[in-house]
Amino acid sequence: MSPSSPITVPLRAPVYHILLALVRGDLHGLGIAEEIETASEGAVELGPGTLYRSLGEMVEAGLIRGAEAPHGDADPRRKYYRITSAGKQLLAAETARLDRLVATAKARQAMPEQA
Amino acid sequence: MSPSSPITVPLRAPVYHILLALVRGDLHGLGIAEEIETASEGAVELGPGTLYRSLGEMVEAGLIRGAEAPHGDADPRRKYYRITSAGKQLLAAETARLDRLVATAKARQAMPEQA
DNA sequence: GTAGATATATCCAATACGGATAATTCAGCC
DNA sequence: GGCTGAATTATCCGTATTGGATATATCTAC
Repeated sequence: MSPSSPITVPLRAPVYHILLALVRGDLHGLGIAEEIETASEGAVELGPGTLYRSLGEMVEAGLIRGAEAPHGDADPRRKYYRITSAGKQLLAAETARLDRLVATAKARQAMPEQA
Repeated sequence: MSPSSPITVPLRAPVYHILLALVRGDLHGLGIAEEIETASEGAVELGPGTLYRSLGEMVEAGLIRGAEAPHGDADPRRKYYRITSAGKQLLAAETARLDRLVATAKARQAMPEQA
């Protein structure tokens, strides 16, 4: 195991979105990219370079792992991925960080001005 | 005006944090960097390169503008910045995007599993 | 006035990203 | 059965973005 380059909070956007896509269930590479673009209403796009590079790094870091294809999918080209417990932990940590950030932003924007 | 390179949602992290720091009130360059590091509990750091480059781009884009030094500060080295209404709008838009993202993340993490 | 800290600014190397391209396999069609 | 185009993974490369090193000037403390 022993990840060569540890992935830590704050997560880079592609890593966070990939984890978020996989928490719903196993997906293959392009399926992940589609899910991200759909869920973000087109705001977040993932080029193939970033996609497959990120997937490799995340496997290496133990955040995700390869998984068997779901029943009914016989296309051997597709490589499915599953989030690990370490990945879930990291996802939760980053979500908590973003949650605090958004809470701060809302509070500050609510205040008209504070010198 | 006419910004040479428009800054749009999703905002890059440094730009978002600078806007968030300035919404409380005017600050000078290093004061912004300190405020960001303090508010994020050390999670977000801003090197001088990114700091001054971002400030220049944001002035160019009309998100912030130079401001007079606050009463009691006579150090002419310090250049203060103030958020503009365009900056506030963009901050609100990005905050809304992050808010939706966090809401999605929370909802998915709450579900034990959904094939 | 000297020394060290503060502040802005620029430059450069390292990192991250997205698009182009390649190779393989699938599905549809003639 | 072979052909064509789409789908899928993967790698490569140019560009964008970041952070650190450095330079310059000015402040504060002694």
